[in-house]
Amino acid sequence: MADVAERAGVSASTVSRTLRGMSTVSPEVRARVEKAARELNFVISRQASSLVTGKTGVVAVLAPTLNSWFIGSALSSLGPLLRAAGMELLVYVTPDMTERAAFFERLPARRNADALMVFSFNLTDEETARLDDLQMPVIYVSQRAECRPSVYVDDVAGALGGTRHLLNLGHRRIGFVQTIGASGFTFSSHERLLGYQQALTEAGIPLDNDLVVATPVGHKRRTAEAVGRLLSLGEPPTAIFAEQDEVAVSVLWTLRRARIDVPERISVLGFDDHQMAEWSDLTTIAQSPEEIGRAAGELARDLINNPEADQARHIVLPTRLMPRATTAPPPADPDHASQQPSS
Amino acid sequence: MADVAERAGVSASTVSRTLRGMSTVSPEVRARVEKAARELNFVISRQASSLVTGKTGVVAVLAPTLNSWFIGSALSSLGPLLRAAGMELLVYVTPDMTERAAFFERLPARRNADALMVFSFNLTDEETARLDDLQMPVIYVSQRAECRPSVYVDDVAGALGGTRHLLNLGHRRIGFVQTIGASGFTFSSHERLLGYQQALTEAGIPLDNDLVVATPVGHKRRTAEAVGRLLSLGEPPTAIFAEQDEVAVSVLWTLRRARIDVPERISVLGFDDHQMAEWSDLTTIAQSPEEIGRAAGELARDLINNPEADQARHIVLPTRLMPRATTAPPPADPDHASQQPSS
DNA sequence: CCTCACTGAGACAACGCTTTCAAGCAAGCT
DNA sequence: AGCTTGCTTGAAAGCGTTGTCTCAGTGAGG
Repeated sequence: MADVAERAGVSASTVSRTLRGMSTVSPEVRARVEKAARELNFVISRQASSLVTGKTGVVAVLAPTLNSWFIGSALSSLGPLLRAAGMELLVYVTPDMTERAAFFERLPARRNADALMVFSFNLTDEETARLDDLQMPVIYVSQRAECRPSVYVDDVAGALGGTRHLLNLGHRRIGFVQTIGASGFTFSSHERLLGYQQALTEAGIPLDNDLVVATPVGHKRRTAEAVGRLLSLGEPPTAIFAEQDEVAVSVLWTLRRARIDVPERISVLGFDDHQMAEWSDLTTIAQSPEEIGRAAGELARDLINNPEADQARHIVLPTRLMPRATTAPPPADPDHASQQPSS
Repeated sequence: MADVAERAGVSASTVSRTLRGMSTVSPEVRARVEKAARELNFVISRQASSLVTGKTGVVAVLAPTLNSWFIGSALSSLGPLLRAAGMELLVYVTPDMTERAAFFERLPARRNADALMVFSFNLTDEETARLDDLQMPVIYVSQRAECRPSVYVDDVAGALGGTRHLLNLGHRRIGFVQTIGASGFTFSSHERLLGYQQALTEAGIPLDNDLVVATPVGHKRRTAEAVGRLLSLGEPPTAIFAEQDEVAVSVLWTLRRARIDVPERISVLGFDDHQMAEWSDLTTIAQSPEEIGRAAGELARDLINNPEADQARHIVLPTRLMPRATTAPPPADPDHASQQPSS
C-alpha cells in the first residue's frame, strides 16, 4: 500500500480512503490512486483490514459434505451473491464424526468469519448450544431453528399442492413413502406428511395408515420392501407420493423391474426437483436450492450489517409443482366410473 | 490474548509460543496457559497472525460451480485434509462469465490465500497467464498444465483397460462417443480416444472413423443422433464406449427407448464412475475425485511449506475398471462362432 | 479585509499477533 | 568462586490496514 501511495504521490490514508470508495476524495486524486493501484496490481489485505475493523469479510459455511445436489446448488448461488457484497466464502466440511467433533470442539469459525451458515441437518442440542456461544449470526438453512434465523421451504404447502394434483387427476388411493434418516424422521418429513394428509382431508378421503410406509434413502432393498407393502394391500394405491426424489426414483426402478407401468398403472410423485428427477422425467414438487442459497446469503448480509435486525427471522420460500411424465389419471376401473382413461 | 496471558500469569509471548506448540515452553507453564485459554474459549485470530507471518493459512479454490459430482467429491475430501494441516478452505465460484471475469480482473485470492487450486477446466491462455502472476502456488486439478503443478488421472491407461475389457468379452466392433465441450474437445477427451485406439491396435483391429461419433453432454437429442449414426452403419457396433458417464447414461436411455436390449444386444461402457453410473448399473472406468482432492491437497501443502520443491510436479492417478451390468459378450453371430451366448 | 465553516489530505495510534533480542537463572565446569 | 552454557521468559518492534485528529487551503459572508 505504501508503494501505491508513493506512486500516486499521496499518503497511505488517502489510498485507503480511495480504495474503499469513500466520498471525501477528490476525483483527480482518486483517478491517480486507482491508476497506481491497477498498475501495481494491488489489492487490500483482508487480514490487515479485518484486524482494525473487526469484520473479517468472510461468511463461513458448515456442511456435512459438498457432494450433494442441494448444498452444491445452494453454495453455487451463494458465492456470487457474497462476491457482490464484497465477501468471501469459507467452507468447513465435516464428512464424518471425527471432523464434526473437531469443528465443534475448536469452533474455528469463531474469529475467522462474520457469520456462519449451517447446512448440517441433524445437529444435537449441545451442538446448537455451542453455536449459540459463537459471537456471530448463525443461519440455519433448510431447517427450522426456534428463535434463530432460518431459511427453508414451505413443505406443508408443497406436499398439499402435490397431493391435490394427484387428487385432481382422479386418484383416491395415494401411498406416501417417508424417508428415515440416521436420526429418525426429519422435520421436513413430518411437514410433508402433514401436507399430504391435509389434502386428503380436504377431499373428504379418510386417512389410511396402511398407505404410509417408510424407507431409508439410498437403500434399494428397503425401498422395494416398502413399495411391496403398498402393492400387497387389499386395495393398493394408484399413486405413490415419495417424500424425496431420490426415494421416488428408487420407487420408479422398483416398479419398472416389477413390470408395473408408470404412469399407466401407478403414478409416482417426488419432492425436491433433484437433478435425477429431470433425468427420470419424474413429476415432482420443486424447491430451488439456488433461491434458498440466495435468501440465506441476503439474510446473512443483513444480519452482519445490521446487528439490530431481527435475530430470529425465518424466511419461508414457496415450492412449485413440476408436472412431468410419471403422473397420469388412474387406470379406468369399475369403482371410479367417472374417470376417463388416459391414452 | 492479553486476557489469557494475565489469567495464566505470563506474558503474551509465552501464550503465543504455547498455543503454537513450540517446545521452548516449560510443561508447567504450558499447562497453565492451556487451561486459561480453554476457560476463556480463546482461539488465535488467523487475521492477526497472518499479518505478521505472511501466511494466511488458507487454500483457495476456483471452481465454475459446486453443483458437480466431481468437484463436490474432491472438495469433500480436501476439506478434512486441510483441517488436519491447520488450514482452511476458501471457495470462489464462477458460474457465469461475469463472475469469472470479475475473478480474473481482481484476483481476490492474491493476498488472501497461500495457494490456489483450479477446477476450471477450460481456461484461456490469458487467464492462465494471469494466474502465473499470482505470487503463490497454483495447482491445476484434473487437467494437464505444462510446467505447472497438476493432478489428474491416467486417461489413456483407463480407456485402454476399458476397451481391452470389451475386447476380452469378444467385441470387435466398438463405437466411441466423444464429448464436445463448450470449447471443443478437452485434453481428457483426446487421451481417452487415444487409449481406445491403442487397445484396438494392440488387438490387431483396424481403426474405423465411422465408429467414432461426438455429442455435447446433457443434450439428449444430439446424443440420440450420435447413437443413431452408429446404429445405421452397415456393420453396427456391438459395444459403445462413451467417454463420460453422463453421456453413457444418455446412450443407455436412447437404446432403451429404441428397445435395444443392454447388454444382450449392445454393451455400454462409461468413464468416471459418476453417481449415476451406480444408479444405472453402468460398467465404467472409475476415477476417484476423493483421491484427486486428497492428492491436490497434499501437493498444495508441500508447495506452501517448501517453496524450494519442484514447482511443476504432476501427479498422475490410476483408474479402475468397475464391471457392472451393461457389458456382456456380444450376441452370438455367424461371424463370431466362438462366442457362447449370454443368458 | 478578516473570520468562519467546510473540504480534502496527512500523521499517527491502534488492532492482535509473531519474532527477534536481551535478560534472568540454574547448572556445569575450571 | 567465577565463568560459561543452556533453557525459559519478557519487552518491544513491527506486520498492513483503518479511523481519529489535525491542519492547510478555499470560498463565502460580514
